[in-house]
Amino acid sequence: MHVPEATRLATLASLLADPTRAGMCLALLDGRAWTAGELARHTGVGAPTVSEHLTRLVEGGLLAQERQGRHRYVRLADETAAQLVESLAAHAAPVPDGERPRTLRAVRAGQALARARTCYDHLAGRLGCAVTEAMIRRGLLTRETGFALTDAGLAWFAEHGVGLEQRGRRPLVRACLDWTERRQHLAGVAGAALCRHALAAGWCVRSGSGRALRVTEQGETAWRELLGIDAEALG
Amino acid sequence: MHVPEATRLATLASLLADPTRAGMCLALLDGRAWTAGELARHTGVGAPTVSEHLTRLVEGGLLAQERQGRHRYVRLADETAAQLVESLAAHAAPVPDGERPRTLRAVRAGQALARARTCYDHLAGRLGCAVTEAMIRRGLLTRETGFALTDAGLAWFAEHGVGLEQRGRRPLVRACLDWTERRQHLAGVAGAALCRHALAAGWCVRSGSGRALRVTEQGETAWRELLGIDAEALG
DNA sequence: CCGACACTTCGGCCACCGCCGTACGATACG
DNA sequence: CGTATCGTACGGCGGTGGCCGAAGTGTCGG
Repeated sequence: MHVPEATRLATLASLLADPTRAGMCLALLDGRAWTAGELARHTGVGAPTVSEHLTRLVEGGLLAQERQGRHRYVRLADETAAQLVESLAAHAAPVPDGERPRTLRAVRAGQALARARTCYDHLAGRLGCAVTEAMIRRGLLTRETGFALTDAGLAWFAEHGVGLEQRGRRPLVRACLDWTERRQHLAGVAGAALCRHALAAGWCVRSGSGRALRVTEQGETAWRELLGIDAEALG
Repeated sequence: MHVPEATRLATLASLLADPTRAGMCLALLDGRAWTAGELARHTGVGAPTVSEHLTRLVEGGLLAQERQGRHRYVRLADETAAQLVESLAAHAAPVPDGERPRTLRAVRAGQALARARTCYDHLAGRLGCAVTEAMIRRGLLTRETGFALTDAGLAWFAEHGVGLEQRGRRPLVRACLDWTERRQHLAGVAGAALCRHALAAGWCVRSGSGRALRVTEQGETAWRELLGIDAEALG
């Protein structure tokens, strides 16, 4: 019956309705820019196919691209695009046992991702959820009247030198559904600042090619002292 | 390269990647249960087609169904499903002028929706955004440290007899992106309670077949006295 | 200026999917 | 119990879209 909104919605959804494009977007959830070739190797399809997919995703507004010489770098267009991918991934049913990867390498990679990773620009996985819950337990964050920082929380960020500038229209805190833990973790300006700080201070380092993070030795100390988190226990 | 999450994500997205299914889900955003026949008339496709679509949507977990006699009632499965549809609809580009409906009837319906409607179980459209902003202006709601009710806000709900019971795992307040206004409005337990109260007290009544609401005369008085909202000015 | 490399364009193949008409089962109503 | 109504199963048609191989364009490095 000709409802134009339905067509727009379907067009947007169709961008993620293909396993190859979906795999690209999930890979790009690490918040970084990938080249077309890297995505081709990651998804296991040919270069021409990736090229077409990228064109569609860029035209659909999900991805932004920058061309540098003979490379085509793409990344998620903005935070809202990342949220879209995240919320769909979080809502998708968990992978049944029968379809789990069987190679040792793939299992290891999956475990690393579940332990700690970035979700666009903030911390996710068991580490991200543990941080969020520790902050709630210590009264820095509350979900009593909505997901928000308390005064103590604001003081905590200032005290530890984690800057919360850069506020445009973006919310200071936001709840983001973790797609491995199926619980909420901290996102928004505060989540991004904390993640940036953790990387800059060497509490975590990027590990592997994608989103995965590894907690360093000094990171274990820092997380324990600051928030009482036992990073060893994250598996 | 065989990433099972990508397949799950694509499968979920493909449910909304068809204009007919997307139109059904948008219609169901009114939070009520529709019969298969109503959806067939609404979308303009045949009964067999709707039947197949519904089966897919139910199996995919987006819709829940109840069979009563010879009728098949379907509704959005839960709040998270509604959120998914909403966030995709909000992210989809606005309808360009060229594709706007031209018939008087369709234009009227579009204007009514933009003025006031339900979004699953809370208020949306210009009314929903006006309510949210009025609450922020009056210090009942804040977005300073995240989107949350203030103490004054909690008192306001209690004072006006809008019950906030029923808290399970669901957040008390949540921000929901309005897909006509492109601004956030109040959702969550508080948003649902306010909407329920507005309907029960006769401040708004359902209008037309779907999500649209109409502000009654006593509603105009109530919104003005309670929150200083001039409902006439909503268009 | 030439070869290596990264990406793109084109043409064609194949699979899938949305749709309908028809036929059928199941339920309400007189 | 007949009839109208609501929904479902099946077969088939047509369009779309994902994929690749081959050829082409632009860029970097020597």
